[in-house]
Amino acid sequence: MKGGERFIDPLPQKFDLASVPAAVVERLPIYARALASLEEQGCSCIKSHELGEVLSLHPEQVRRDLSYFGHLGKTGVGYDISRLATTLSEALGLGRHWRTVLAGVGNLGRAILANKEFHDRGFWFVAAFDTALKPGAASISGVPVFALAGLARYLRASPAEIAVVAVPPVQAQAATDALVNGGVRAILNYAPVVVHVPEGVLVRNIDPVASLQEMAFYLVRAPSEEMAQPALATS
Amino acid sequence: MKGGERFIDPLPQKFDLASVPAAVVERLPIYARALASLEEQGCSCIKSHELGEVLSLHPEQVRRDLSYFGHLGKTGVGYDISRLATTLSEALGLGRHWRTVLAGVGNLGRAILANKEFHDRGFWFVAAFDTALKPGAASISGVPVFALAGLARYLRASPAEIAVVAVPPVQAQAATDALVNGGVRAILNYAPVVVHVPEGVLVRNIDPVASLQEMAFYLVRAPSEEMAQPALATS
DNA sequence: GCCTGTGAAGGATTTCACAGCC
DNA sequence: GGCTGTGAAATCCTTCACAGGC
Repeated sequence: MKGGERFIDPLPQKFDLASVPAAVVERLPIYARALASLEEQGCSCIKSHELGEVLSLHPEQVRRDLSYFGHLGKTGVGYDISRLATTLSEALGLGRHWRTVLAGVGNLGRAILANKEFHDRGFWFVAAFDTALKPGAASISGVPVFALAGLARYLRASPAEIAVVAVPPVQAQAATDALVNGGVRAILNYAPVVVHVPEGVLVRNIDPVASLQEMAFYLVRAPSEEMAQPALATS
Repeated sequence: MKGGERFIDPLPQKFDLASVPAAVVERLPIYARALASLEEQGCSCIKSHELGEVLSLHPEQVRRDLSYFGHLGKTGVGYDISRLATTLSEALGLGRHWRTVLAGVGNLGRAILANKEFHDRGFWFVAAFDTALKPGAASISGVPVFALAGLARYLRASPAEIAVVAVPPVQAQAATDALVNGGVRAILNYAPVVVHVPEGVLVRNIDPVASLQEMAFYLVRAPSEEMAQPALATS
C-alpha cells in the first residue's frame, strides 16, 4: 500500500522525499554547506567517516542520512562530492531563489538586510516593512522599505512565500498574522516570543539568548575539570 | 547504586537536575521567558493546558517537563507562577550574570553588542576582539574592543566562561581555539561552519539561513492548499 | 467536576553490527 | 584490507491514559 510494489524505477530513482525524517532535514543545510565548501577546495570524493569528522557526526549517521536520497555512495570508495552536492541542493530547493520579505527595520532588521548570506544562499529580500517609518529612508541595503500598513496590498500584488520577523516582541504576533494573511507560508522569527500560526505555516525561531541560557544550565553544573589544573602550564 | 537508597530529603527536594533530558533543557528558556511575562501581567496561577496554549505545547508535555523540577503544581488548581519562575530561574543559573566575550566586531558583532537582550538576560559583554582593528574605535556600545592577538592575555587576567563568535567563516575555528585555550567553556557560534571543540566545551550554532533552507525543503513539497482559493474573499 | 504527576505505550532517532561489494 | 547500506537494538522523546487529590 505504501510504495511497496513498484516498477523498475524509471529515473535514477527519485526517492520518497516526503518521508525524510525531520532530524535529517535539519541537518541537510549543514551537509549542503560542507559539500559546497569541499567542492570549492577541489575535493571530488569523500568517505562517510571523513564527512563525519568535518561535521562532528558519526559515520553511521552520515550514511543513514544520505541513504534517504538514494544509493549515492560507492562501496569501498565513498561518495562523489559533486553528485552529492547536486542531489542535496535539489532536495533543499536551492538553485532557485525565494522572494523574502522582512518585518521590522530596527537595528536587527538592518543587520539582516546588510547580511549577504541570505542573498547568496537564495533568500532575496524584496521588501521590508516597519511601523515607525522615518520618512526619507526609502530603502536600506538596496531593499525598499514600506509602512507596515501596506503589507497586505504589497503581498497581493507581489506574493512572497517566506518572511523574516524582526520586530519587537509585543508586535511579533501582529506582524506574523499580517504575513500569514498575505500568503506567507514560512516565517523565521527573531522575536523572543512564541508566535502562533495556522496549520500548514512553518515557523523557526532564532533565539541566541535562549541558546546561551541553555548552555548556562549545563555550566552551573559542570565541574570544569580541564580548567582547574594548569595542565601544560601557561602555554 | 544510582541514587536508589536515600534519606528523607533534607531540603524541599533538590531534584537530580543532572538527569534532566536535553530536550527539556532546550525548552527551559522558553518556559522561563513565558513565566516572567505572565508574572509581569499580574497572573499568579496557571494550568498546564493554558501554559501549553501560550507555548504551543501539549499539556502532558508541560506537566512532564515541569515534573523534573519537583512537585510544583497543585492538583485541581495548577501551578503557582512565581514559584515556577523562581525554580526554573535557579535551574538555569539566571539571577546571576555571566561574563561574556565577543570575537568579531563586524556588522553582525556590532548588532550583537547593541542588542540589549543579552545584557538584560544575564549575559554581559565585558570585551570584544577583532583582527582588523581600526585604531580609534576603542569601544562599541560601551564594550571595549581589543586586538584578537591580546585575547589570551585578556582571559588570563579576567576569565570568562562564555563567548560569542561572530567572525567570518574562515576565522571561526581559529577564534574558537583561542577562546577555548583561554578557558571559555561555552560558545555561541554565528559563523556558518561547524567548529570543533574538545570534550566538555559546549557549542550552539545560530544559523538563520540554515533554518530558512530547512523550511524551504518543506515548501517545495507542500501543496499550499489554503492559499489557492480566496476563502473569505479579500479581507 | 477538573487538575496534576506518572507508569506504560508509542514514535522517533541514533547506534550497533554485519552482509555484501570492491 | 576498507567501504557502504541497512536490519536490529538501544536510546531518547512524546503521547496516552489513568490513579490520586481537591
